[in-house]
Amino acid sequence: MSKKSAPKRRSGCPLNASVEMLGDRWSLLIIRDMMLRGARTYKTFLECYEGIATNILADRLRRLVEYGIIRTEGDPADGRKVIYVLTQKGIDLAPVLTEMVLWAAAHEDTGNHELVRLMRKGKEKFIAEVRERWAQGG
Amino acid sequence: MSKKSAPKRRSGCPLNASVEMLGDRWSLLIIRDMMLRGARTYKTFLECYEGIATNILADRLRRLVEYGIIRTEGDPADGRKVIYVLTQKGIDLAPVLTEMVLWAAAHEDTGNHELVRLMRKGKEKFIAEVRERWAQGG
DNA sequence: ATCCTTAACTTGCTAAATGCAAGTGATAAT
DNA sequence: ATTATCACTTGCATTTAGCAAGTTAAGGAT
Repeated sequence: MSKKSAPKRRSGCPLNASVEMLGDRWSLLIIRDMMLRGARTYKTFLECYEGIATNILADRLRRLVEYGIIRTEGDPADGRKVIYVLTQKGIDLAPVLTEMVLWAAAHEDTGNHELVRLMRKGKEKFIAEVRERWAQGG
Repeated sequence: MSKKSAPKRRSGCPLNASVEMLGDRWSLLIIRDMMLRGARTYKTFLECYEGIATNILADRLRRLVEYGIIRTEGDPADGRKVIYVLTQKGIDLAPVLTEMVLWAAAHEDTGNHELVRLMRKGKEKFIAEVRERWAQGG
């Protein structure tokens, strides 16, 4: 699935790269789950956001790794587990995520008022927090 | 196509609303073409971003209208033309777009250096410009 | 040591979305 | 009156997504 489907989209045009990497129903939600809920394992992703099919999840994780947005680690305490962590590139998506959340909140009543308040209060601070939390895979 | 396919995605969770409206390969590109290139007609969209199929374009425009991100007007000078304009909600996507462009530029070498420089220099200014340009459909 | 469970995926199949080429209908231009 | 333009549809092939069940490797319990 999605092995190397030649990206027909020409790059060099603003936003094309972003959309190619993130323009689907799940990729951004996976990143959200990592950033906002600290999800790090396959199982957690499946539970965290009910609705994603297991094969699609596997595919999206693979793609995100290929794009350098996340990477995998082994769990020294449990050989079965694969731990997914955000790379710097992934962490740098925090501003994008923030703006999307704020945009939706401004126009949709999306419920999660606390987070929105936090983000509105200080985007920079919120983003700094994400960065800290994920610094060197911590 | 995409008549009212019951959105299985539960809302109330951050980002779900955004992804539901914009989480596909084309919607954001359409908005980009409006914001950055002033695209306003069906034909322009088709040319502006070669690659989108005509039926998909029609579907995406319909969806964006449904979501209140764009709206249509008739052209008083030419009865054949339908003019698409950004609503306030659509204009408010400028910060999201900006962050996505900057993110990609920081990690991918996306080519469009002028725009990126402009955006980096002053996000606020850039966003204000978009707002102005689209104020009351102008 | 054996059995059971958990984690992380695959595989096979169906359903839905996408993409392409061609066609339609209503204006507008010549 | 004819032809061209614009904004779409329609039909069909291909691709992607979604679901259920299965696989493999590692841990844990008896």
